[in-house]
Amino acid sequence: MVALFSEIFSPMPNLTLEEVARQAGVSRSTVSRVINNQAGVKADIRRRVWDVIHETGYHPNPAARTLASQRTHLIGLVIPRSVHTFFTDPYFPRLTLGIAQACNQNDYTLSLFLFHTEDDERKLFPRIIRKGLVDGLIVQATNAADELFVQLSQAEVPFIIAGRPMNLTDASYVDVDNFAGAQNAVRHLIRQGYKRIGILSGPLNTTAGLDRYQGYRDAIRENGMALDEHLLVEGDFSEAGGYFAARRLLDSRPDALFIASDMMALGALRAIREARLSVPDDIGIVSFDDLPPATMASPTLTTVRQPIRRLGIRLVETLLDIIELGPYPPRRVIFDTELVIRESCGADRNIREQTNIPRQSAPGLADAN
Amino acid sequence: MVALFSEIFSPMPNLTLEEVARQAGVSRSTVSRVINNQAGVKADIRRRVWDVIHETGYHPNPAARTLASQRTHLIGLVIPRSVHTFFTDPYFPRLTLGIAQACNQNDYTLSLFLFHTEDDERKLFPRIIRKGLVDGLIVQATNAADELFVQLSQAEVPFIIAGRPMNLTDASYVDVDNFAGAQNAVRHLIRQGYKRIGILSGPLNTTAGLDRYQGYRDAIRENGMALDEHLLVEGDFSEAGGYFAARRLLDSRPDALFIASDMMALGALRAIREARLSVPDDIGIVSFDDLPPATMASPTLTTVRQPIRRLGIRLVETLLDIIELGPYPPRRVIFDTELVIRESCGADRNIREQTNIPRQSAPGLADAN
DNA sequence: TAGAAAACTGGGAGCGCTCCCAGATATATA
DNA sequence: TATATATCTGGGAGCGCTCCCAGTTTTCTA
Repeated sequence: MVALFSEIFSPMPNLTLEEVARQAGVSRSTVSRVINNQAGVKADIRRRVWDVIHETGYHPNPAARTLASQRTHLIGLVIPRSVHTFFTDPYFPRLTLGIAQACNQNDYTLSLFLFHTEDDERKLFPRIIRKGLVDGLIVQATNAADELFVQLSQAEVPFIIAGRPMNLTDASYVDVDNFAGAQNAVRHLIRQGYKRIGILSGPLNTTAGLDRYQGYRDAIRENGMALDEHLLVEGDFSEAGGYFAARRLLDSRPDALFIASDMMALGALRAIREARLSVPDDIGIVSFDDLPPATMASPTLTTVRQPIRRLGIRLVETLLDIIELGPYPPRRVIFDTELVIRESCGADRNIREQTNIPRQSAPGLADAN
Repeated sequence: MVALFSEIFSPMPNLTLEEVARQAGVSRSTVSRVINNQAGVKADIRRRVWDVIHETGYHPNPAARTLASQRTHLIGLVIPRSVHTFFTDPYFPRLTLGIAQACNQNDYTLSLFLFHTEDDERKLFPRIIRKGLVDGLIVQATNAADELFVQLSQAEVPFIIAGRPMNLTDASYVDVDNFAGAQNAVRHLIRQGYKRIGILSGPLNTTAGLDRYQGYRDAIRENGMALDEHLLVEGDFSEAGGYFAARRLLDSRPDALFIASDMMALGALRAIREARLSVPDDIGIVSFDDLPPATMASPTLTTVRQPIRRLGIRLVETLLDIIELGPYPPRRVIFDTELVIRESCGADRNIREQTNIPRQSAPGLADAN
């Protein structure tokens, strides 16, 4: 009863620096130095202070810290309104994972800003770019985000772009080598002997969509093959988009497809199945991403792997660097991709025919990328 | 040049309440009252102050506000380590969307705490539950999270659970009626004339897994059918898990399956296709979730729809209520589910046979739930 | 051993708000 | 018109830190 009474009527006062200092027999300043790992405190005092900190379970108050130091230790992840695939494409959860991990690693907290409606955007954006909410922002690149980037630059909020922005700006970004990845994928199809290779591209008003298209185009050309405009259909990176685009593509009778995302490949497989064609015998496929769906599809997808998690980690690290040292010179990081060969391109079959290697079954949830 | 010079050497001082007050010819307090919509300011003064605020683009400094008011206006979403499906199941992005929208709506900012490794958890958790980082937490229910809930209660951090915790605690939660949803789904299969109905359940050490199993069990029993233990295989909500579980289940020759998630249903379809059986003719299927994959599968999935986005919104609203009024009495919200009939259960076929309704094709990305 | 230099420690000011209370002004009542 | 009352406004204190500077102690040098 007494305990209960005291709990209610004399709540434990908030543990402050001052209180820790008192218990350790030193001053506020000294405890602050210890907490922040600053030099200039004798070793034994430092230890004594740490002891009290651990005993009491003291954690500094973030708001007070922020107010005094002008650093929030918060990073914002901004998904602009135009990225509607956030809720269907496994790409984003994976990217978020990498970002979240890197934040933990660096004692930063991650805030999520999803602009779902135009209203969200109008209301939220001014608040976000006002100094004092976050130390910096990671912004997903989109066709429509370029205006955001200008505003961000003007507001002098440190930020970095996930993916390459459409118009060359002074902004920093981290991206994968979409061009080389696509080129490599198409070269692989050509080596498999496919002759009439179509492309189910991403939106051509995004750099990811465009770069992958150009990689396809160059690989076709360098092999003296003809570019047939009927063999290009533009998708939107989604499964549904892949399905409808593939239905149109099939009319032009390709014998192979380069598909700009795994999700679209899933849709394409559905369309191909409905057309009673078989992969890879009637149509070879190479896609892009290497996300879990690639191993879930039947046949399993040969696909260009992006190191998505590492991309997330690097985004955070580079952003912290920008926060520390300013936005100039712009940082630009491009990750290499890797072609992962599975069943949909026919290479696996060819190898097995020659050497009798057993087919690899779909693995469980590997923790790669 | 002059402009540039002044930009660099006399940076605009941070816009503060005091400065706005000066420009409006009133005091700090009055501006504060206006900003916070408090009574006791004459209408014309109020307007004058708003004008200055808009002209200057003033936004109050969040840290100062937090320090003075002891409110951070931050909500944390915690995904415990054991939820490894976060990165593959579209459930979580959708939930996150609902939560993010509700946060925007209520002028809260959403922070994401993903515990990926045990290390993350040990390091992050004490920081999170210390008062002052967030005003409240939304925690995803898992088999292993019960200990977290106890610690959260002790730390007196307002929190709410997404899903029902395993052990009854005093905690508040928001969940869907998994039991009734599953029961309804199985009843539907029975009505379709299926006789040997198996279940591919979720993990039986989670309430979602268990409740759905019990709904299945009761529906079987109430129809005088026998429970066959060979017709139960436990999965993990993932595609891969569904695939392997279905392979085992098929040995027992069910003529229908109730599958506890859409992702597992996708895996099951893969296994069924490999076994050269057809859905719904050889095997009828009803699953759970109604996420985009349900319309992407072939055949499209009859499935129990959960109102995931509404669930996210309600989580936030209830949490804010707890922050405002305290944790007692515990709030408990249960959402109803809805059976969405598509192709995989055979009902569509039966109806068409009778009435000649054209089959509905897979819709695009509807913005439902 | 004195004096200079280096290493350490403590207190004050201030970050930009909110909240409380006292004082000023407008309005109602006798 | 004088007084009581309701309404409005301003300033002080304080939230819990960081950062700077001045003062104190220790160590080094001649």
